[in-house]
Amino acid sequence: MPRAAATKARKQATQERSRATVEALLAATARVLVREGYDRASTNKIAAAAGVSVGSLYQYFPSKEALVAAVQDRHVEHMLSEVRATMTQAVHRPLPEAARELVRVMIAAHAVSPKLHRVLVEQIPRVRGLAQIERVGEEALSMTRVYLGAHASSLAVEDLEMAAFIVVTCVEALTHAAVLYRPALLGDESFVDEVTAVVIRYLGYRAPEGDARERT
Amino acid sequence: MPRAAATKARKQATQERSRATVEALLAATARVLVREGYDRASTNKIAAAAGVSVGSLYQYFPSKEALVAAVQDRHVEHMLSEVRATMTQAVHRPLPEAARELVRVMIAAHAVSPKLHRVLVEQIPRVRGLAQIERVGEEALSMTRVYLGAHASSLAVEDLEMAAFIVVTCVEALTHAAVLYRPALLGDESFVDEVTAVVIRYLGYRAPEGDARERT
Amino acid sequence: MPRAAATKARKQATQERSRATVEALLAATARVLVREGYDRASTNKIAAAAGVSVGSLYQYFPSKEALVAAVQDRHVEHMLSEVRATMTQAVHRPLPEAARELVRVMIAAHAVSPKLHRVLVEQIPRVRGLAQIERVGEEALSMTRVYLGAHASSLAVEDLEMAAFIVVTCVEALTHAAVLYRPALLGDESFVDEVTAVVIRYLGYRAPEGDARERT
Amino acid sequence: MPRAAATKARKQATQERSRATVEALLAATARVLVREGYDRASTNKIAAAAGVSVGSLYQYFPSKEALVAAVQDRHVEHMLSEVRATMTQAVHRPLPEAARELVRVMIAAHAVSPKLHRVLVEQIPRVRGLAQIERVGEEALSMTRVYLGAHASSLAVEDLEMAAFIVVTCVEALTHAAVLYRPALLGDESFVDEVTAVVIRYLGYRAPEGDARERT
DNA sequence: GATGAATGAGTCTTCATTCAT
DNA sequence: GATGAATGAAGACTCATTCAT
Repeated sequence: MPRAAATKARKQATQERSRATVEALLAATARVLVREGYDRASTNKIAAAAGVSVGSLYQYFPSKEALVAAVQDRHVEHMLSEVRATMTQAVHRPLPEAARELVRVMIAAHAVSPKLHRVLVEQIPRVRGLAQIERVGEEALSMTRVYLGAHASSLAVEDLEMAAFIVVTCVEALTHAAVLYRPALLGDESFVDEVTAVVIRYLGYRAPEGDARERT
Repeated sequence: MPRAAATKARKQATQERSRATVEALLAATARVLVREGYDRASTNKIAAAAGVSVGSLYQYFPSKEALVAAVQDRHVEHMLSEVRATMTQAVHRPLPEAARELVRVMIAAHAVSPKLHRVLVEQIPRVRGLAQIERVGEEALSMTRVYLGAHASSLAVEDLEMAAFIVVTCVEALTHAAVLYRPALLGDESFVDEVTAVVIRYLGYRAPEGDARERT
Repeated sequence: MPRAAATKARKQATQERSRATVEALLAATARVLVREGYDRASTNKIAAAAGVSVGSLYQYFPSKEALVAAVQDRHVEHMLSEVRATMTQAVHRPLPEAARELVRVMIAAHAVSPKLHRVLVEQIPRVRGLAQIERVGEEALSMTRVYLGAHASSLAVEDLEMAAFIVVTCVEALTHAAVLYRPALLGDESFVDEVTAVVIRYLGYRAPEGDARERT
Repeated sequence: MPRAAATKARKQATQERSRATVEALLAATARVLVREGYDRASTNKIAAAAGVSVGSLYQYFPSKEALVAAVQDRHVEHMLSEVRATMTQAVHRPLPEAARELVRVMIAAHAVSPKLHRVLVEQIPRVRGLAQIERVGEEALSMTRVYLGAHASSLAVEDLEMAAFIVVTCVEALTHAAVLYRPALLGDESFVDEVTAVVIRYLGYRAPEGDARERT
């Protein structure tokens, strides 16, 4: 079936080309967003930066908003994949290690594309609210909830739901603040120590008998 | 001196009229900002909402940005007046009380005009950066720094600068998050307890001998 | 009649005050026109420059146009008074002297307020056409016509109407061009010589018998 | 090569469409300028007059000024093409003929689009100064300078620079004045005679021996 | 008459989106 | 599907003019 093969090959080629165009558009959008900010990022500029015509842009995205949303989703997905991978493993670790993992992964997640992240956080809320970006926090929240439920006996907090909210909010905020306003802290291991300490101490963790580690 | 009186009266009348216009514009801006968001808040809409002509708007504010900035300044000033009043008194209290004060005042500050606050925080960065809004955090930070310096001996942290950053960021974030996403928590006294606990435990506070207060 | 006197005095005082206001407005308009150009000369600016309120401006002039027109008229009147004074005397002089007078007075007329003149010539035509400014030329034209009529016998031109048009247009243009583009020429006596020569030679003037002066 | 042909054809079609739009805009601008004057010629009006949207106007011209400037350039170019063609040939002719050529070409140049010329001269200085319009005079001036240099021996003037300035200014002014205020003169051959006479007599031209032409 | 705050029509300009080719 | 010229609604801002005080 050479014909069918040819057709298929062509279709694939076409699909690949489409994917490449979409890819170029997303990348260009991120670039323009970082370079110019949301207000000055016009669809024409983005199309030009992607080496594509405006018409093509609208072939793949029904509106500027949709385009930016796609960039945002993608960024969040990147961050989430960081978070998920690490946290599913942390469930079985003792609190000190798990907390440290949480802190580390939050920092890592925020470090994915700091500049894009900043634009997305500072300027895009208008487009869809912070809902998407907050999915990272939600994800962390739900995994933390699970963790606390499983380790409740060794913790000194009563309202686990609230405890989870507090832990995640603090870690997220500290990470976020560090990324945006104290970038120097990001490489500072003592910063990780301190944030971890916030969590451990708040949760009133007591090392189980025979576990000599910890009390800071 | 009827003449002088008349003159002054007229001037006052005039000044009051101007002030009323400015007032109406600021209020309308806040309202429109909340209702429509920054992008859709056009100067014409704002003027209309203020019951004033565009011309008048531009008589008092050289640009849309300037108008929004004025609203922002004013909002921050409101928040700051809350913060300052309480915190200057807290310096001489023991940590549990001082921490509780800090938490309460941050909640109070964020509750000034929550919806406006949200818009201002989420959408206005483009206008002037977060600099103004952050003044609240800065203020709290500097007062916290002072407090920690004065009470260092009864605390278990070493880097006071970092400790202050962490404490303020956490309290700010928790307050902020509560205002924006868990409004129910704001009336919940146990929320205050928990946030206070984050601070006290993180700072490793030990009640002085014979002080029976406090649950940690 | 002290009362009447008083009333009249007041009226005069008032009239004088009005005149002073009008004067201040005209002067301010000229100043602002020179400083800012027609487009940027707003009525508010002019009123401010005159130390008067916009309202008062409109008390005396029904529109911006009217105000500018008044300035223009006044400027033209200044120029015309220069022209008339000199030219009425020149009618009885022989051509070489009369021509020189014409040239001199045109230069003098254009030198009245060169900067204002420039603005008036370059930017104001929109307001009323060049009609007013051209009155200077018209005046010169009519006096020249008279002169040529009286001295026709000693001249080598036939169509006196056309000759007058040509003479005045040339002198006006040369003066004008010198004022606007070759200011250095204005003090240059040889420039006067040359312009005078244009006139004399064109008119084919022959010195009457026994008159030894001239042939340049 | 049907593909290449198609591509090229499309490109051409597109280019032609653009060119047509630009052309329509320039023509409309000239029309509106003549009909309404610079101040009342808004970009929206011009676009409408061109049967094009404002957006298209701004696609090709970054501002109203740029658009008017383009019209001006074009007009000047038309005038210049008249001037250059004729004057390069006149250099080798004796003065009477050359002067007549100069006069004729200046009249022709000013007659290109008299109404547009008037608006351009009277109202546009604000846009770019008279620099562009004056290029016509400059061109004539420089060619006249050359001519006078080449024929100095048969002329009775000393300062060739000044003589050129005077000749060109007079011819320009007379032409200009005729176009604007005495249109009837334009068809009148005796007007050409007179203007030519101004030049010839001023320059003190003496016909070479055996040359019987000329009336001065 | 004076004042200057208020007015609002109208200007230039941008940019997301459409559509003929 | 791609192209990019064309569209036009909408926005920020100005300024001659009015009018309540």
